[in-house]
Amino acid sequence: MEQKTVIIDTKEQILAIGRSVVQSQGYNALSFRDIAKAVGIKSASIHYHFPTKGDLGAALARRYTDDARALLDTLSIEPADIGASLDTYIAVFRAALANENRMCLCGILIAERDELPDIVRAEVDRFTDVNVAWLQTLLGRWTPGRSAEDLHQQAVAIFSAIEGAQLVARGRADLAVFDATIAAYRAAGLMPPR
Amino acid sequence: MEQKTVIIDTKEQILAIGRSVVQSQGYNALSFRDIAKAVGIKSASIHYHFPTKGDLGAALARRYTDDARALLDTLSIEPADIGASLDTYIAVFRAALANENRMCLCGILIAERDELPDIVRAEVDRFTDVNVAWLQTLLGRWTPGRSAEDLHQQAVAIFSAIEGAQLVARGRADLAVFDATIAAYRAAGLMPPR
DNA sequence: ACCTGAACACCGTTCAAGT
DNA sequence: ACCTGAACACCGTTCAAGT
Repeated sequence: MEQKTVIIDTKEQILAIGRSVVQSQGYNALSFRDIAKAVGIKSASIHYHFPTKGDLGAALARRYTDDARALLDTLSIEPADIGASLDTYIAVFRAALANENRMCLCGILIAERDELPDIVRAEVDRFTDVNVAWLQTLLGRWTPGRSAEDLHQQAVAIFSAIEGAQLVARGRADLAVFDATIAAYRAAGLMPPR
Repeated sequence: MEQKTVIIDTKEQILAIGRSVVQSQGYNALSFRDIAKAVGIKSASIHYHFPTKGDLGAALARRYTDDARALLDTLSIEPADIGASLDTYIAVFRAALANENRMCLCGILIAERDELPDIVRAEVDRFTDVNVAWLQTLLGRWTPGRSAEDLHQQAVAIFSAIEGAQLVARGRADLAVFDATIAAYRAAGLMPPR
């Protein structure tokens, strides 16, 4: 039998560990020394791959946004599929909580906004843009004939509501709170039904 | 004319500066050395008033929640006043953003949850409890006859949605985003109209 | 009762040096 | 190309010492 050996290079290891740390503890908790220990190199070596902590933070947000966009691209926005697509979308936020009560990487970074280097902030903004744009497209198919501005505002509202649901449910460390809140949003008509 | 001299004791100064720092930069950015510089004492002296950073964080969250509760107590929950009271409630979250793009102290602390000492976490939980309880009472008056659980879930949903609106608007550093999102929540019927 | 100076183990960052 | 050791100025914390 063939033995498969997965070799992950150092830079990818740093990104993987960094993502996990930020999603559970935030940007400030990201420690070059801790990452170095986990990877098995010295903290000074991290700077070879990411010159500053800001560079690492920006790389994490960029990768996170790119992954999100790749997922969104796989979701159908045909009217008949909108309920299911939105379900999948919400399931991503739910999965973060299910994974040791983690948060959306960019949601937690928004909270830390004032401490972030500009380069990180710019990448975090892009995450919001990508999400809102996708939701806006979805809403346009769901209820055609509305103005772009109208659709945009509802898209921002849905994104905000989901981020808030994740934040508060995380505070409770209770997935049921997230589920009940999403159900309440749907019952109110804030977002398309399943 | 009489000269009024306001003397604020050291402990109160520490709390005032600490609140401001946490609301704009979070718990991690709270630095004993920076506070000491602002107050005009040495960092070791802060430990006399608050033995650990956790004690200071918990005191900040406790004070913040107490202030919130005091405000909520002044708001009428009579059916005729519900729109206005909710307006005032939302205005508090808006005011934080208007104040140099600050956040709800407990909202930002929830995001940092995993880094918080237990003593801080407990106080943050209390803030959510106080807010949800008030909203639940309000909803009970607005639409009588619903089950407590039903009311509770909608109260959590409204609190989550408002926290999320504040978080995302902060990310955009744009009060108009907050206002439009709240308007969208109201239009959807998630919360009572003005 | 309140404050200080000095020490401790942490942090990101820099840089000359190694292979 | 990738890593290291040592130094730097930061951090919260402790504690003996001051008034």
